[in-house]
Amino acid sequence: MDVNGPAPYDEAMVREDPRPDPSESPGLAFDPIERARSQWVEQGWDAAADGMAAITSLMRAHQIVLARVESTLKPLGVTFARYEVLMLLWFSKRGSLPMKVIGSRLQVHPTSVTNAVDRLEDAGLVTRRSHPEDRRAVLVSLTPSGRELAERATKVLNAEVFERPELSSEDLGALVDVITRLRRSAGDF
Amino acid sequence: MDVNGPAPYDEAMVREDPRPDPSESPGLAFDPIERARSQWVEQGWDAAADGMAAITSLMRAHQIVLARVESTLKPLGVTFARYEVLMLLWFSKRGSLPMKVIGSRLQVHPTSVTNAVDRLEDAGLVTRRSHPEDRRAVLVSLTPSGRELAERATKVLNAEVFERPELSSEDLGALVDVITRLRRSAGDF
DNA sequence: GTCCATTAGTTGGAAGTCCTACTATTTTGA
DNA sequence: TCAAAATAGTAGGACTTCCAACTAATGGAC
Repeated sequence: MDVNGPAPYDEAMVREDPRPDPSESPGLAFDPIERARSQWVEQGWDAAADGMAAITSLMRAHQIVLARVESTLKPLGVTFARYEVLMLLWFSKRGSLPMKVIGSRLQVHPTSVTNAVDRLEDAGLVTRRSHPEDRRAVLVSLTPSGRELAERATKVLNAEVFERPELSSEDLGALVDVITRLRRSAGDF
Repeated sequence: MDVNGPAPYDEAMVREDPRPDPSESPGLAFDPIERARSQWVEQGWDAAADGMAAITSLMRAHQIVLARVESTLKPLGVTFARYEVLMLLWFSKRGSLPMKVIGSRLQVHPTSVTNAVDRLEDAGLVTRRSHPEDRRAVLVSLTPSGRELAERATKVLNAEVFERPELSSEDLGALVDVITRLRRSAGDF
């Protein structure tokens, strides 16, 4: 990850796209998603075209949004992955959680939690200690500095990203609703 | 990447979520997105709550969908990143494209293209040669084996993922529409 | 007609994700 | 009771993405 804002190759594409490769079939749309969908239909893969377009859209939306988030957090020295861990701890009023719970809540692999906590610990934002009731487990706790950073990062993220979603309120709601159904189908909760 | 299907920690979460940490405020929803949204509102971050929920939803949807795609492609020995390169070449009827164009179309960093093409070349699926009209540029061409794999991978992906989107046709369309507006706001095309 | 800015691509490094395999505990059950 | 199974976390490896810095070639400006 560690994606960063509108990169130079963005401009390159803008300059290039208006004149697509002449080897392509004619009449294709400029929008890359619409182009891909047309190509799918041209190949007779009609039944898959909508699914392909939706998934491709999702991938691209993720890329765009993650880049915005990461570039906003960058000056604070955290990535989104680590920010999520900080916020999980921040909301657990006890200020600490076992690794396992962090992984479960964020739905990431245990080794991803180890990785994130390693870096947070190196930065002095969290501490590890053995769980008093289960010596297999490791309790991760927010340090004062971690708590302070979590708050500062949230303030910035709210102001610069979450409150400027580039979408209407209706679209925002629709997006959450559709994805809620998707997540439910996938057994997300 | 190289995410793989429903992993063991998924079950762990399911077993755990019904009994959330008692330190949490009461009345929180089980759905992690809804939970996060409530927490945002409780903190008085109302103006950011919808944007946060939408972005968090997007991240999770991406994770779910990418995992499905990757686990489907895994038996074929390609990742989604490399599959995208193969299909780009497959659709360019000349069967070859400069690295630059690949990066522009996929909206990824030049080094990501280098990386993907390196691995495709090692696997004998593409070849590199110097562009005849610009010796700075590198033309990437599909080999017969690469073409064959692209077709096989598409068949599998269509059948196992794109034609089974876990969403109604209306939801699929709504998702694409909303994301199209998001991409347009972000200057994607 | 040179010289310099731009462009294409690669290399090396950081960070994230996952997986497999391993250790250390806890729990189960014969 | 005590051995086997399950669980929590970590180490190492594969892969992706990005960035910064570098080389090589093109093309404009003077």
